[in-house]
Amino acid sequence: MSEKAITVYDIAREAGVSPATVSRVLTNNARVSEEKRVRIEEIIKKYDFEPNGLARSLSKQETKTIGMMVPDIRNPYFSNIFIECEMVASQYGYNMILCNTMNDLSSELSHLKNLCEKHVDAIIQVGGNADEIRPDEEYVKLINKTAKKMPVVVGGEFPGAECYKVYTEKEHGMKELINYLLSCGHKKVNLVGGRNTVIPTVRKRESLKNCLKLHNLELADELIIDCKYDIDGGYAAMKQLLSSHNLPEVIIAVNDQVAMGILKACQEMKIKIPADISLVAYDDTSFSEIATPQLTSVNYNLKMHSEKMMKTIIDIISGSETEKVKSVDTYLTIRESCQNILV
Amino acid sequence: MSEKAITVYDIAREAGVSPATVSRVLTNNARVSEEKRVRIEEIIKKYDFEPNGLARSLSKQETKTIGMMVPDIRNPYFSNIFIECEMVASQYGYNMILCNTMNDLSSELSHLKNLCEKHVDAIIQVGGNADEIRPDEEYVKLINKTAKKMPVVVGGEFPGAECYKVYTEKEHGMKELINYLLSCGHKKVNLVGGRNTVIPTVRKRESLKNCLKLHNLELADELIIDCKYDIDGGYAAMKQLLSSHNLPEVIIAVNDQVAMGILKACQEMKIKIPADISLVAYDDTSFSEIATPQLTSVNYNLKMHSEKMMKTIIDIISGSETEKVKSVDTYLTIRESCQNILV
DNA sequence: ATGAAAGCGCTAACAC
DNA sequence: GTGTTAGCGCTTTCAT
Repeated sequence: MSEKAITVYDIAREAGVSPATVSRVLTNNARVSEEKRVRIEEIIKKYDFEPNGLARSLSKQETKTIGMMVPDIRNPYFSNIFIECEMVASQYGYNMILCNTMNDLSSELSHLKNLCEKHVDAIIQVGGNADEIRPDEEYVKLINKTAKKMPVVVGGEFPGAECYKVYTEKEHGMKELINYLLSCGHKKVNLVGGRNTVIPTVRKRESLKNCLKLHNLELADELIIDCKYDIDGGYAAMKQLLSSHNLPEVIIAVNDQVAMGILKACQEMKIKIPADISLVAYDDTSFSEIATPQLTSVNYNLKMHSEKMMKTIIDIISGSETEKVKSVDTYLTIRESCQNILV
Repeated sequence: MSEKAITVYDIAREAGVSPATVSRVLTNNARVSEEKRVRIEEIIKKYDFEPNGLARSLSKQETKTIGMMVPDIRNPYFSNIFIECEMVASQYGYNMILCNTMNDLSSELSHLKNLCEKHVDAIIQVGGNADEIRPDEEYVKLINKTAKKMPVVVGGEFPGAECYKVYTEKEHGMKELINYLLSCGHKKVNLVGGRNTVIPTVRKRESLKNCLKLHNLELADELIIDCKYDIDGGYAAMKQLLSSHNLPEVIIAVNDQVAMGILKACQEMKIKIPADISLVAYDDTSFSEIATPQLTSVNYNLKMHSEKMMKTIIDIISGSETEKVKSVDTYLTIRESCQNILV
């Protein structure tokens, strides 16, 4: 594809200095006489020389690359996190390798091994096994082994993983949500979506029960409905809900996608949101704004979540102390999908 | 962070062979006696040894990494392309470095330089300067310099770039679209969105004029409206359109986002799609299905587009001949956003 | 089949 | 300040 690339040796020869001196002006971390520095810089410019990053990485034992694993970057939740992380990364001179596991365990395993072999400077994982109540044992072992070699930070509770964690605290947002719903005159709530093997879902369910209890309200188990985390899941769940029960009063969807599915089902059934049913979502991704009506949604504070994860990495790499476990609060974004039935 | 990593030398010593032999079983491309192979493999397993990919890359002059540059991965158009590319990449043992340029030229430049220094095995760029009628000169120079060192494939026409190109042929989809609209009884079309400096937009405009001409129809220039490529852009353009003209008959939106904005504006103005106005979009991303009504949209065939880009790279790397320029056809996906006014 | 040795291209410790 | 030299950890001729 190309002629021989030019190296520090070539530059050194032409400048009449040693490769070490060239390296010194390249890394800029040792004094070089003004005269030689200028001479070397000119030759570098002349040939448009760029040092081989691979060789540098091998020598310095750092790649300036961070690996990130997510289930599916098409999900706005993950692409938002990625963007925020990448921004911080760029700031510190890092690139991101992005791996999509598509919720496939073997893919998760192989990507992790791969990032390891590539000697990325750190690994971030969001979703997948990091959110499982009972993560795959082999995977946990691999994470722990990896975490001994490099900074690993996960965006979830990840039971059993001995690495840095930044998880989302659901309590605050849920409290805001319940207060808001009560202030709108609602008392009966359905929680739609997810399954009991996924931590964020479990936390939402627990947290909802707790918050209701504070107001002496109960959440009957049959008001909690499992479904897949996507639009189809929400659609199917809602169809079922509409056929077998009398009309729900308020529905909390486990994420924006499920809410979109619920919305779709309602439209088909000529049910008006929020006039007939109030709807609240979780995630507050771009979907919340796109939807009609715009969704009231619990915001995950992804910017802060991402920044905390990246900050953790930067801290570890720079040798600063940093807490093993951090959390990020959620909060409520009120839009149009709930009705005040008191007025 | 960790104790000294184990190397081929350690394995070699313990197995009583030379590092070369260990390397031979690692790369599996030379015969090694069954006896030693087994012995070496056992020791590798015992220590869970994994060769340092950096060292391997430096030696073999290949990183098994592909760099991808897009404006913003949160845009489903790009995340879909990324996913499809990554799938092919994984199949061939490649990872992807993802760079978001956020439509910022200096970021585009620095990311490109960076990928170069990291010695990725190939670079894919979609959007950004690759879609500009008049790309930045410095950037074109850098692309051309880069293309001499490694395979560079862009997903656009990219004037001046001397690299591999896979662009989208707008003609076919537009023909299908016009035929469909005519069959629905429509003759007057507005084209909303984009600007004349962006190639795909220009091609759509040209192509629309051409297709109409085939049916002896004209597209008056005032029926073409510029606007930003996002939801806000579509929203603003539609508000303007609704205030200054009489009601449009059919609107073609330059992409799904703009269509979403148009939809939003219509809802606010109590204008029914498709009853009052028919709407067609471009991109056919997940937005098209999410929207209410679901959007009839011209599909870009992103899977094929991505596969052609990846195939180009694989071909070049494996030394096969491959065409410098390829194209992908578009086609129409009919959903609910157009009304047949003949019935 | 296998080992010795020379790279790959850079950085950093050491000596002057 | 600057050059010498020894890595970083793997692959790959070239002998044998």
